[in-house]
Amino acid sequence: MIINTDKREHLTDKLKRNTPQRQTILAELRKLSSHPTAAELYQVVRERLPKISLGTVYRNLEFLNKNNIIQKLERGRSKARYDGNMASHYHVRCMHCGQLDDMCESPAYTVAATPCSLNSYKIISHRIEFDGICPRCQGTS
Amino acid sequence: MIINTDKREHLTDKLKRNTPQRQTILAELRKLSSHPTAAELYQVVRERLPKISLGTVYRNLEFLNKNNIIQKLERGRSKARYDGNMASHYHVRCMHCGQLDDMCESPAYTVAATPCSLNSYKIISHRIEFDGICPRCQGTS
DNA sequence: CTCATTGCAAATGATTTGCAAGAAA
DNA sequence: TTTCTTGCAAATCATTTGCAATGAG
Repeated sequence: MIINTDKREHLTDKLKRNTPQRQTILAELRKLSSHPTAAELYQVVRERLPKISLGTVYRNLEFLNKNNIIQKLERGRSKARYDGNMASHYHVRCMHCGQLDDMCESPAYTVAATPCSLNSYKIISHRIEFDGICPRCQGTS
Repeated sequence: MIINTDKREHLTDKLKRNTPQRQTILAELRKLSSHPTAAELYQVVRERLPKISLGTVYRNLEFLNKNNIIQKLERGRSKARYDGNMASHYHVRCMHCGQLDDMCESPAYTVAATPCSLNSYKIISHRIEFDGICPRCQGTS
């Protein structure tokens, strides 16, 4: 899986280089449905590129996120998780173990994202996040 | 402003001690509408309790948040911000400077917080967050 | 008395960054 | 070439934590 030319034309950053590291990181992330952390993805990518460094994984995930090729999902100071699926969908995070899953169905919702009258913010986007307990942790509690 | 007895009965933690530090931190936070960071609140509280330490501010904010007396608002690895207003309302964060404001009107919404069919999460809560550009930064860009 | 809490300072830990060498374009 | 990227290691920095002393109940 390679970043196609069409996609590149939409990059906000200046066009950058398509290294094997970048290609592999994106390809492996897209194969995973587990929303891995940078360190988890690093382990996977290392099987293909044993010499890659964790810093490179971080730098590329940052690059891909900034260019809207992947999603970075962060909650507080816990490890960020990454999602190669850019289709609009929501996530649930387990309050016990930190696992992150997709919501199977988008909830019915309407958000009136109109700027507030007292402060004139320009609203760019919004996000709905769920907190809950994953099946595995429900037994443990 | 003191944590009243009724509130305390709802604490999930064992009943704890009501120190001047804890009282002052809560009182000062409630006076502020600026959603201060721990460090900012520390500066304010220091005018009343010059000997207080930043660690104590962190510990008490954590305690108050865990007991649902205040809200901790965190986005990624940026500094967390705290809100003494527990009434249900949403927030906008400025993507440029990190400022955090209340949304004046709750957006119309309905969220079907039903557990996903593929994974049986127990949904505890959900949260809607807005990203935008604050008035001050709109000129700067 | 007890033990939760404090002040202080050191530790944490995910992420970022500086730098010289390497490799896309 | 040019300059973006990489690997490595050290630096960041908000937050947390260990510990002995304090103080609330």
